[in-house]
Amino acid sequence: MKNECLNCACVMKSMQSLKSCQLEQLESNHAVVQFRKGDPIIKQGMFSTNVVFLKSGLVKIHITGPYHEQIVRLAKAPTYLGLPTTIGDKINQYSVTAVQDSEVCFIDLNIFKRVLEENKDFSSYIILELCKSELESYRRCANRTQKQTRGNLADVLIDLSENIFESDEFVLPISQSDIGNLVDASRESVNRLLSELINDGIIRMEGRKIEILNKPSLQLISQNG
Amino acid sequence: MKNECLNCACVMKSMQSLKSCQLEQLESNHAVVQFRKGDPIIKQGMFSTNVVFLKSGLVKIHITGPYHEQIVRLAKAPTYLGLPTTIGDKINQYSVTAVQDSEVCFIDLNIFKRVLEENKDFSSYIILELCKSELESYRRCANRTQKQTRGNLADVLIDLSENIFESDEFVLPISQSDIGNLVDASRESVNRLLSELINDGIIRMEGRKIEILNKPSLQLISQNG
DNA sequence: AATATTTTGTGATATGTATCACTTTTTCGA
DNA sequence: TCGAAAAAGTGATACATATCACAAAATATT
Repeated sequence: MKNECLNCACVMKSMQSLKSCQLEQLESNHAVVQFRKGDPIIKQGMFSTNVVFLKSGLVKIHITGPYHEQIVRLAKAPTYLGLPTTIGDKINQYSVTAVQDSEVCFIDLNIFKRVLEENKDFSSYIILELCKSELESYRRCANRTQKQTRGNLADVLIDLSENIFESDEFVLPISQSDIGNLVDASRESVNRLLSELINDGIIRMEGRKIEILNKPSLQLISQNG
Repeated sequence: MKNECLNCACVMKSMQSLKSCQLEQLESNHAVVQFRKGDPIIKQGMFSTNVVFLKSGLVKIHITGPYHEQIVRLAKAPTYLGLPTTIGDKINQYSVTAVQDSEVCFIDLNIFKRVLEENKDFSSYIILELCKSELESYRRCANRTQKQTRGNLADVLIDLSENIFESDEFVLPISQSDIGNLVDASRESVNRLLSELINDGIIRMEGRKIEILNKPSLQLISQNG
């Protein structure tokens, strides 16, 4: 168990800026938990006393909107989950659910805060992450509201291909109904638009397996709606 | 000039946690500038080397989307502006424009960062602000995409009344076209919906002066679309 | 293996809102 | 204070997408 954190991406990502005594604090106050596909990791409305770090796997971040639950984005390991919700509010302000089997590290919030206070570099790093993340959420929202469904769907496919799976061929990790939710459209619309993409020879689908045949076209759709 | 910062909301908001030597650092590296209604304060795409604090006035935060400029939100003094854009990226990721005459304090980024590193409480405070702000942006986006225009318009009116002007009677600080932009609708739709609200006796309008006559109804519209 | 449940596919119809076109009113600058 | 520009008001029409309804396929569950 000793020094397990040393090789954890959670610490690696913070530029190796933690001192060994701080590492030890983390060591003795964390817990690694396995989650199966579909399992809730963070539940909106629940009390939160841990910082959550996704070591491996893929999750969806979703929030209760005025009418229905909405998927904000997908997040892949390694990354912090619910940092803002943990530090900003004792009650979780959104939910996180595994969409693939995942490994998650829970770190005691007080310990995390102490390390944050003791280590300038670490806190600078966290501030930077939070800033980036907020900018990203602005950008994401502007896209979501301005583009129409076709463009947003193209974006999701490109995101899955380039950022999440890093391949032109991948298995959709979520249902068409979830995709609809993610692009603010009905499940039926998503289905119809996917059919269109297949007909136009831009993608190929076999069950949930997708292959992007014509990425330039897809990027064009992403840009021009 | 000496100790002017001491009474500035910028410092006050951070829980009086700054030491006098840190205060002096801020004193000698800030500049207060007046902006007139309509003046740009931060311009997306420009190099940024200052933390910006809005001392008085009202501004709109807007971002370049895939098709058009989009107003993200209105912000009233006292508040930091572009904290994420300043710390997270050397290039401004969004614009800020005064919608009322405003007074703005520019603080040198390096000094600000140094104070941030030297002062745990101050950096905790900033982290907390960033977390809250990100949560707020998630919530805001969910509303924006799920509600239809009627509900979003009601939200804007309620926000103006309760948070910005703290009165049932106020003068619209932005044009109907800007309101449309803020609620992802066309100027014409906003106009028609405002007319409806007037006809239903929920608001009264005289030029840009608005009086909310029936807030419960407005809240109902906000909730039920 | 058999059955229940979820997911996917597809037509027909309804609807909220954009767009266009034009007028009137208000605001701003010389 | 007068003319130009911006903002506001309003009808007619177009269109993207929701909703409903139902069938087929794929996945869980016992």
